[in-house]
Amino acid sequence: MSEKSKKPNKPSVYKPKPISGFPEWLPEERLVELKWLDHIRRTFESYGFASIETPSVEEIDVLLAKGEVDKEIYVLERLHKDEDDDKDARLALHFDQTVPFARYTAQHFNELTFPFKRYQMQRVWRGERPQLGRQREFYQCDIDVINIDNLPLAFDAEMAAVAYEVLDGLDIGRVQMRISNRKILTGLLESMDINDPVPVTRIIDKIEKLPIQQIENLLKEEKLSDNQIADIIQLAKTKGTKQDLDAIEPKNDKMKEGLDELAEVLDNLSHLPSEAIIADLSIVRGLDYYTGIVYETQLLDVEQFTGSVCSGGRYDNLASSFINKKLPGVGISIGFTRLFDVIRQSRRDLMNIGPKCPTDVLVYTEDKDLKETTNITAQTLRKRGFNVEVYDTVKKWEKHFKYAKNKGIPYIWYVNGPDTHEVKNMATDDKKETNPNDWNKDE
RNA sequence: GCGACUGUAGCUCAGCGGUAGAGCUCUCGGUUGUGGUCCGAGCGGUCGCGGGUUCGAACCCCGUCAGUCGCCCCA
Repeated sequence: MSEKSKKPNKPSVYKPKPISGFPEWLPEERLVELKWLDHIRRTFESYGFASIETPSVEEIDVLLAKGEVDKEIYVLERLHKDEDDDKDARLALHFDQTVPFARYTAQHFNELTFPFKRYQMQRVWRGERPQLGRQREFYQCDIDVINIDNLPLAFDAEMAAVAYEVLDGLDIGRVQMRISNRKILTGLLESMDINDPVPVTRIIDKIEKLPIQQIENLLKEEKLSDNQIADIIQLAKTKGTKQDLDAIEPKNDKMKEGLDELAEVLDNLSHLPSEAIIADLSIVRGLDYYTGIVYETQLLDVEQFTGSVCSGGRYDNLASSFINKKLPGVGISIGFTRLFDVIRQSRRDLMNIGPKCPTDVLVYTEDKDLKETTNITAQTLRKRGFNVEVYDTVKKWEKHFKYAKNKGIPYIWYVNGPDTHEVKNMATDDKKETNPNDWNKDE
């Protein structure tokens, strides 16, 4: 111990540790992430959704407008805050984009055209315990529509159609969206004189995770009779097509309304593959602001993760917390980071990891006197739309080659003389003479 | 917030009371000489942190912090 302390004083290094739940990717992964985000943006815009961004922070009172306090919210505070800062409105990082969107719509009500269709792709923050598919900082890609007074059910169908098209287009295996309508279960519960549907809802939500016996026991703890439990479970196990819904006997108007709405939405999605979107009455969602149609989406080809990568629903009253108008909305949110990270860790083969940089061509010369020609060549190629790096002339010849190989750069461009150029295709090993004005990538 | 497990080199890990190790990466040299190979050398570690037991702790004990996985909840 004493001998070690005699060591010459070394510069002290702070060893950084990863911050759990705040992910970061390597360049080759980030390139895939950007490709996915571009695809999502293009698809959203192809349906006419307009982009907006809202600040990362909202007043805490806005975030809690729907009385949902059990979410872990990160509060924003200055390190050197003034004595009288307590008077200021307290700010917090937003934990989703739906509540800020409702606030935005209410606040800019006069300047917006309705039905207002927007998409939003931003980071959100939740102070929960991280695990596979659950981060504390993550991207959500949301589309929502809000209208005045009434919002046609066609939009509920469109949300599902857009989300399915996005996910299907990412080439990450089979994706299945499951749809229900909250009115069906709450209608049934109301017919049983159960006023607070939340406890039962939470239990039904687990119907696929737990054995049916355990579900029954949990429902018994809610003081339900055996008959009631049987009815609830039978309903919740209903799964399939529109025809499977027809067999259900509505117990009251609300339940009938829910079933009719769900059938209409499914009708509106008949152009999609039959396995893509199914009815599943066990889908109820935890969030309390949903009032009608609800969605959840599973990756069927990723066994390690069964959670939903894309969820949402209809909310009739969310914006009315911020403005004295009736502004029903419906929206869906792709848990982008969840989706990306789950695939990254569990099905890397589906990611198509490519190069570590966007470079098309690495320009290199062995002859220091040709530096100017090298730079002009690179410039010419860049103007023609190629991504070009210049590798400095170094002692060890093969270093540039290893560099291109390791980074996945597809072409090396050799400047051999003022007008003598050669290009090597790294994939085929072919090398041929060319010039910067006419060269093109091999097909 | 609760439970289980894990913290050793930049990365993956071995060592589990007796001088801190390997592979990969990285740097340098040689070989090859239109190159992706091979060989050699080098750099790199308060063994998460703090206390205790011991002649002696990376190793045993206690605490603490961090991470991973479950639960809760959710994208």
